Amino acid sequence: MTDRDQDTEQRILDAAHTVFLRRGTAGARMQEIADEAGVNKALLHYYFRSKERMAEAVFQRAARRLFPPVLAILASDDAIEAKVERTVAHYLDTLAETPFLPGYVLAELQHHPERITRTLESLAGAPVQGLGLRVFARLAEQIEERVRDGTLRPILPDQFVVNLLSLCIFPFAARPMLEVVLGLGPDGFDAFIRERKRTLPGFFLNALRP
Amino acid sequence: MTDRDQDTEQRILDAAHTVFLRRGTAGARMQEIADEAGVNKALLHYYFRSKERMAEAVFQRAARRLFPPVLAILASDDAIEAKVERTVAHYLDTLAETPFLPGYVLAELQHHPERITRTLESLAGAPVQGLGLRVFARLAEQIEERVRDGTLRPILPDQFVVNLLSLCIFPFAARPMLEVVLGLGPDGFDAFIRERKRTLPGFFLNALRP
DNA sequence: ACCGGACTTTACCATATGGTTAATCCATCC
DNA sequence: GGATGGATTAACCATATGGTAAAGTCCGGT
Repeated sequence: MTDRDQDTEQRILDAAHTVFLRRGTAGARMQEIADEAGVNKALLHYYFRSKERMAEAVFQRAARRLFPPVLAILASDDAIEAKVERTVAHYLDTLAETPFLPGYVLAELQHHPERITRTLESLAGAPVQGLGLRVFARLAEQIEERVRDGTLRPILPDQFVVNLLSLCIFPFAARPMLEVVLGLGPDGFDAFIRERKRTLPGFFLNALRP
Repeated sequence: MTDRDQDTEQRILDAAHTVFLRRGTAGARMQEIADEAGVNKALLHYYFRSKERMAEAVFQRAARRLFPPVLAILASDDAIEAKVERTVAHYLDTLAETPFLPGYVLAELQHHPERITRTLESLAGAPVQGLGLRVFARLAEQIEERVRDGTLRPILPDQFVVNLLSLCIFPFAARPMLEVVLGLGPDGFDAFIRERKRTLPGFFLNALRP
């Protein structure tokens, strides 16, 4: 593989990413991807045998952007407060730049649940059995500890994680509606997210106060 | 229109609902809808001129199930605590029965943002300008009041609503992934939601404690 | 200069898909 | 019982779409 190959394959993957995120997998057209990449449609099939495989590649890449960083944060040895703040900061920063990502990934999860296991194992490099338990083991310990101390309200680790992800990801998935319902003009959503970045960690941590 | 018409049109709409939610709008096939309804494909076009119009009808119906009840709760004169509890109870109960609904609506919002205004106005029966402000006016008053009392942590009404919706809706949109990551067996998700119904109001209200 | 192989394009194919048409069915009315 | 008209179907149509074959094109090695 020469440099040019890498470039082209990468350009195609980028184009596919753009189009799949914009239209969804079923709504994406190979021709539109080719146009977006500035190449011929047949070239897509040269690098990725079929739309199906291309969809898989794009999904993995999208999932890799969405989840691993946060799992790393949650599995780290940081204190709970730091984990919450870092997670919020990471999501609100990165998602502000790729607005379609959450909606795309959620839609794919519903339409191709069979991909989930494969993708997660590829991301984690390990079988998926009890993946959550292992990743969140440290978090669970911390929660238990702090509950014993009386410095944390009891909460199941699962609910902790889902609450945190919900508050970070959902606003982006619902963005088009929020813009209308909340009457946000241009930059209105950005301002909303900035405000959120400022207040969400406090909100979340306050909820965990005993 | 005879009874039979109503029945058939309704059956087709139900079938369309099922298929659109299962596959997404772009992935849905008219033939599959016809099969699901047990009628000929041409009959779909007899009642709904085109796939586009059928999609619109299904989306409106889905949006009508998802939003108005909660807007009514939030706009009511109930105390804040009651609003939170009623919202959580309503969402976790109704969404447990229609698992694809949130994902479908969120995906449609992204792919057809032009529909949002039209749909919201049709649901509200009023122009969309400042819709949020009007609906949440009572809520905003209550928050302000309680903050003055010192019985509530300051929070912007927009953030209040988005936080609440996030916590209620997101878990269903992310359900397929949560089932894998959290290692939920059959009924595992239901149990997760039951636990959530029990603890989420406390979590949310605790976050608002001053 | 020419060879081989990777890369890229042109032209094409088979099928899926949304949509239409014309005929048929069937309840209702006279 | 036949006419009427909406409901329903079978058979089609035009096009979009994913995919393929074959013919270049480019480039490094000899």
